[in-house]
Amino acid sequence: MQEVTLKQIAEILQISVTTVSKALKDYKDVSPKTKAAVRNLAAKLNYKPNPTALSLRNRETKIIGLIIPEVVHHFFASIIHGVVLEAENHGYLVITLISNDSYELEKQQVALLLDKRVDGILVSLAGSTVHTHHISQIIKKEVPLVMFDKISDEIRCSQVIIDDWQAAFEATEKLILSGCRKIIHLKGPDGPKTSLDRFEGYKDALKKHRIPFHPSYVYTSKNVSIEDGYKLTEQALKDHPDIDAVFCITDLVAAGVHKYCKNHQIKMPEQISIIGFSNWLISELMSPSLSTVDQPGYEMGIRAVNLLIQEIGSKKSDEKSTLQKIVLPTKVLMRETTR
Amino acid sequence: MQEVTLKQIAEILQISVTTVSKALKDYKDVSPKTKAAVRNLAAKLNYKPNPTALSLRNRETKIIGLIIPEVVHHFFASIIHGVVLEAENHGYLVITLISNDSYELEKQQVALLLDKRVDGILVSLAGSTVHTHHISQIIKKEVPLVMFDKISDEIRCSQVIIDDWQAAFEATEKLILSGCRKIIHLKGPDGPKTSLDRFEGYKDALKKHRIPFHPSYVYTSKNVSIEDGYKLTEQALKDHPDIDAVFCITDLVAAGVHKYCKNHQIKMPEQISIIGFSNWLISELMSPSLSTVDQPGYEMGIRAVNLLIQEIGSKKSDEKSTLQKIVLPTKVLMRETTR
DNA sequence: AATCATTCCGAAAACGTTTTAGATATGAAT
DNA sequence: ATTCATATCTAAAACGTTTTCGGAATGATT
Repeated sequence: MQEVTLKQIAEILQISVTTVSKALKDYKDVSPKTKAAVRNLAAKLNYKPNPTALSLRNRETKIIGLIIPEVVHHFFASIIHGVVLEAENHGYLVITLISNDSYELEKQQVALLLDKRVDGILVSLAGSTVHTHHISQIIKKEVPLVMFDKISDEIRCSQVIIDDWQAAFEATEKLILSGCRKIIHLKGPDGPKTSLDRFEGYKDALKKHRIPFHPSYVYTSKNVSIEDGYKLTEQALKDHPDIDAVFCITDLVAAGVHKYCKNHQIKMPEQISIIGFSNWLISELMSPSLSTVDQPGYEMGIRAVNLLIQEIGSKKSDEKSTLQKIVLPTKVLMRETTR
Repeated sequence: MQEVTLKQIAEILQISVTTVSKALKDYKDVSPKTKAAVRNLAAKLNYKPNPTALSLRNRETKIIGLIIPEVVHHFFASIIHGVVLEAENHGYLVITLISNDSYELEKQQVALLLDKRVDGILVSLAGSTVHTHHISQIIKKEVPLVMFDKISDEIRCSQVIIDDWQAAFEATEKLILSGCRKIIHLKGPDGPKTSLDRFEGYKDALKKHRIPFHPSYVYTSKNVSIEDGYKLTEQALKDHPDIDAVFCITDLVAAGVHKYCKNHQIKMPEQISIIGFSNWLISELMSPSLSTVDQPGYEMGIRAVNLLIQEIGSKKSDEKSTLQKIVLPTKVLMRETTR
């Protein structure tokens, strides 16, 4: 089944390809009669311009690339949803790539998208990404770039993020205001900025309320998993039997804490309060339901695409685009694991 | 920043574009000397063939389209993961589209992918899809097509599915064997085949064990949501206070049942056993943990891509591809909501 | 010296589109 | 009759590749 081309239409109508093209694009130097003839035939044959040919000529693919660290993940799945939907609304399609939190994969995938000549790229960094040279490549090639959530400050580009510091600060403060004093923090690996910012927020909340910060109250979850949460809770309770709260880098880790407490008859929130992060679906369904920080993934996706499309636009019209930084509000959801 | 082209290399080396192309593709009618020169320069300039030009010439985009009904969903997120990964391994990129369970959107998206001239399409139908004319369009245009999970038997194409009947049969039988007799089924909407098959499996398990089937024991969840699960449980208990088990179309609905039971001090599994479907992350984390049917999304994605790429291959070499139907095994996971 | 094979190269066509820069014809104004 | 404006069309180039075909040069064989 051959696709219909301008050439075929031209042959049938015994006119030139040029005229056919112009007729369809409503050029004024085509007679109304030919225009009508061309359009009728085009409609009848269901002519659709070949996007590859258009790409070659216009030097644009109408495709944007999206690189995320994970996909089986409430937050990132929401991001995909927002991105794909909003891109579609603007006539763009989205190629999604999953770095699986691997620096090496992420590098390859950036190269893949660049080679594919996508019109713009959306990136959220892998947890293990330390160098950002591959990201600067995107900028160097003058491909529009927007980073979201897991960003790097070394890269000059528009960003869509939440204020991780603020969110962590508020979450920690809520714990303090509810009476907790010995608050453990299960932090993420040292690479990601989100992880560091949340850690800082935790420390600053303590400072504000004149609660001494103990480095020994902080544990690092390498895999950011349920298992990590479980094991670190065990360790933390061994080190400090009198702790009264845990603030976690993410709900998954918090779920591990939750599980440990349940298995060991530690009452939540009476003995230990827990706050997670991201508002995974699971957090609402656990019992007692997990307090957490709501992180608007869907909206983040939409905003990121809009920023990107804006940049693509200003690149086309040769304007200089102004770098923007959108900080989306978060909300601490106090559910049943906090007092 | 201009991308490097064959022409540029040719000009620098003062040879023809043809020779450059041939040198890079190791044609034998290029002298070793020129070959070396071309290759060195190409490497130095980091030449990468323009994929759009290649697409135009080869009539292939190296892109496959994926249409799924939802994305913020453990099963479908796993599918994406499998699809994207396996496609990447075979040199294909994936454009993902989300129908949001809407027939209209799905139609548009099929047209979008067809217009974009993707090399193949992977579809899981929207819940509201009744007519499959848009899907037959794919076949009519001779674009390779593989359907997975939510398929339609009206379409002649390769398929990757689980045996929903079998899975539901086993799940129901496990309930029966554990002593349950008054088993409610919270089914999905009537459109999707998966939904109907699970219903049949439920009925046939009852029949095998000579338990009379009561239509009044079956409730339809329109939105397949937690809320539906909650409300339908309330209704079911009002209608039949003596029920001892619930088999649900999916874990989300089961989570609603779970919640209702918890709120009303109904003991699981002592008073009511529950089995869900799909093995969402939440099922493992609820307490008591939810028994469910494990549905291998990741593997399904991988298998579907492989089937598709196989078809793309046989289309290119003009062979007729044989339609395949892969039925992936499922496993009933008996956790804490069953005896 | 003529023929042949071999080696190396490049022109041209093709993929499907858009746009620039003419070409041709008609009629009107000088 | 010449010039000019207008209307309608098309050839050609361009985007970046690949491949077919033929040409030119070289050296070997008759």
